[in-house]
Order: sequence, then C-alpha cells, then structure tokens
Amino acid sequence: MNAIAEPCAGGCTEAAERAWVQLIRAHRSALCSVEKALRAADLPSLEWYDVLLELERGGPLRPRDLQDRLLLAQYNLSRLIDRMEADGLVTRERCSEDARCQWIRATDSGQALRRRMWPIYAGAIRTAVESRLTRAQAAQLGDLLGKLSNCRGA
Amino acid sequence: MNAIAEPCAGGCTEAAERAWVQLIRAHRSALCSVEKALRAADLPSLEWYDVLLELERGGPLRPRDLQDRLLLAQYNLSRLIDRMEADGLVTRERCSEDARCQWIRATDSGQALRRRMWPIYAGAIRTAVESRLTRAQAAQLGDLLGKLSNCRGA
DNA sequence: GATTTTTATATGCATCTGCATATATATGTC
DNA sequence: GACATATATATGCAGATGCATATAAAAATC
Repeated sequence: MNAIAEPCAGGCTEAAERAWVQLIRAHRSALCSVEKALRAADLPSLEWYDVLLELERGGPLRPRDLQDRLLLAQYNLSRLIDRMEADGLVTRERCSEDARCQWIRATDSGQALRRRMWPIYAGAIRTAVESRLTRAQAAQLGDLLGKLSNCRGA
Repeated sequence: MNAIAEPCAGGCTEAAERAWVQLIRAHRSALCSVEKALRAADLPSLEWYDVLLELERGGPLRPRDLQDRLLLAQYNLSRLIDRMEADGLVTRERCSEDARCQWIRATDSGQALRRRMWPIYAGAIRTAVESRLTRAQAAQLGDLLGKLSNCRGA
C-alpha cells in the first residue's frame, strides 16, 4: 500500500492530486513513527490497540463488527484474533442465537495491555499532529478527512 | 499498520486525536479502493507506480534517493527493485564514482506500464477526493497534511 | 421442507514485510 | 596509511498480508 506522487493529465485536478499525495505521505510518516515507538517499548502493533479499544467500548463484539469499525479485511481480522487469543488478550465465545457468529471479548490482560500502550500512542499523536498544527487546524483537518472515508475492509 | 480510534486522557487534545483517527481511516479507505481497482485491472501495486514515476521525473536515481522520496524502508525498496528488475521495468547499473551506489533507470516497458496505470489511479483519486471535496477544500487539505510528513523509511 | 442464496468465519498458499545482520565501499582520524 | 566509523545495499528468517476458496449455518425462494 503506497503511492506518493503522480502527474496530472487526463486525470484529476491538481488540488485533488496534491491532497492525495500528502495524505499518503502524512500517513506513512505518522504511522511509521508510532509503530517504531511501540516496538521500541516492546509493545504490539496499533491494530491490537484498536481491537482492544473497540472491545472495551462496545462490549463483546462479533468479528464482523470489528471488521466494519476498523476497516480490516475479514481474513486478516480472523487471524489477528487468532494471535490475540493465543496471547490471552481476547476470548472467543460461540453465540447461541446465531451459530455462525462468535463474541469476542477483551480479557483483563488485554485491557491492561491497552492501557500500557496508550501513553506511547498518545505521545506519537502529539508529535505527529499536535506539535505541528494549532487546535483549529487539527479540527479542520479532522473534518476534511472525515469526508473521505468509507471503504469496507473486504 | 493501522489504528483507528482511542480515548483521550493523559494523552493529547481531542482535536489532534480526531485528526489522527480520521487520517488513518481516510487513508485506509482510499488506498484500499485504488489497490482493488489496480488489481481488478491486472496491474501491479501503487508502489510500482511511484517508483516508475520518480524515475521518469528524476532521471536515473540511486535506491537511496528513492527511499527518501517514497519513504520506503531500505530493505523493502531493495526487494521491490529486485522484483521490478525481474519484470523488466527497471535496470540497475553500478555507478563508477561510488561503487556502493547504483543507478536505477525505468525501461521503456516500465514507462509504458506507468502510463497504463495512470487512468486507474486518477480515477481512484477522483472518487476518493474530487467527488467529496471542493477544489478549495482539497487545496486546504493538501496544505494541512503537508505539515505532517517527515519520517524516513529506515 | 428441499434447494438456492447469503452471511460469518477460517485456511492453504504465495507474496510481502520487518528485524537483525551481512557485505562492501567510502570517509574521517590519528 | 592503518583503523574506526559511516554509508549504500542485500539477505535469512519469522511473521503478516492478500487471494482464492472452504466450511458451516442462516435466510430466502420455490
């Protein structure tokens, strides 16, 4: 997943192109620094954080729900849950109404891990965003970006 | 690489957090749709496009230069060039002044491939950005995002 | 109520990624 | 100019990703 620059012609407006390119650069730059910080602190990747957070927020969730909220591909999420389950961070529980589904729940140790991750994560957000934008600019950026999302993970 | 949501506390401002979360969502959503379109058209990933474009723009470049411009990790780029070379899209050429370096050049077939990719790519940019933002908004988004990038690939 | 279609999840396989480290050449220092 | 250090690139290996497809249960259709 990438793409950092391309010429305009028979294509799209310059402004759109620039926004696109910068979106990719900014994302790469920001993500790369958080992931490094997490690894340096011997913590797992952000995906794990996101899953744990959604579970804490939304009570037990089905993989399907996580998939929608996190925009992850189905097969990826399936294996992510495998790994997290193997690490004792979440549990799977077949649900009675619909035997296809299952409830995923964060364990105590999962919640504890998430709390340990947050300071690192927040630090990265401060470095990547807060230190470079005013509050108003950050708010505006959030609004503009909000208009762009909607692809389903798979 | 991910992260889609997390609570604020002992961390960062709400505005920064929201911008962050939306950055990740927007990126995931946008990238996912282009990559799908490219695959559907039986074309390689955006990374390949980016490399080819940089090479066309900047004359022959050293892997090191590409690494900086595309924010790719050194070992990743090294193998990406392997693959592209194997497909006859770029050539490597040891350079005389510094025997550690090499010049990477796009072949004709590389350039042709890039041109074939562009319409798909541009279409994705239109869908992801142009159709959702006014010109002015896109320009503003580009500016704000521009303030966020700077991590080196490795 | 048997058959098709749809939804939820899992998995084999090839490819890609990240990490740590290797190799080879250049540069700086004494 | 020998020796430490820095720069440019490559690679073995483990783990993650994407694709296609499998399984299994629900819902819809007849």
